[in-house]
Amino acid sequence: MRMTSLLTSRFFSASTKKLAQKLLGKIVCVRHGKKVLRGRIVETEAYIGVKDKACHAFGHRRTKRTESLYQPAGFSYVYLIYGMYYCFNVVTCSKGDPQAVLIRALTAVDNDDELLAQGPGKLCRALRINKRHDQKHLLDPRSGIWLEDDGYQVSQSQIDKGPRIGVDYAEEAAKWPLRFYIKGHPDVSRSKNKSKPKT
DNA sequence: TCCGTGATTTCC
DNA sequence: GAAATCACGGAC
Repeated sequence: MRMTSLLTSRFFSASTKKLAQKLLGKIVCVRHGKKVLRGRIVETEAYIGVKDKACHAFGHRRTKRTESLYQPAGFSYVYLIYGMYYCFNVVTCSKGDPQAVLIRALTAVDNDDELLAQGPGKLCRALRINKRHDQKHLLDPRSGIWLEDDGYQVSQSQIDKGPRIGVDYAEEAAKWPLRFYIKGHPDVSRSKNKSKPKT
């Protein structure tokens, strides 16, 4: 029997960029009645706040949607994109500093699990995450959505990084290497974990 | 590669 | 009000 624990507020006392890496290997849990859906994080992106053009809270933009980003570390931020897909983020930093880590891909925790969760939209579909999981405490299972650590270790040498996906509009910020993933993992989205071969 | 799809935000 | 925008994914 594996020993699992919840993440603590102590875990979050690090930069968003650091947390994007620390979250790799951790487990996202969502309760649906008696069932709990789980997935292990294998790909993340950091959104580093008011100076990050790719971040929804760039320039202190504060709307009904981005309100969750202004919560303290450990809150969730779930929003709808392209009219069809939900994206799940973990808020970082202190209250009022709008930074977050986007969870981009999950893999099955148990070998016999079938989990289709490569990409932020698919991931939310797989765990049935939606708007009602927005602005929840991820450190408390009573929220219905939380994070766990089962001791699975991801070493620094297993982590690769690159530019974030789908943020071309963000000018210079689009090139920042704020996307982190487990090197060569089959469930990293769009097989962008392989460097593009030249012809 | 191209485009569906609709909430959110921004532009008058 | 109306128009533009968009942290995507799947069909070609």
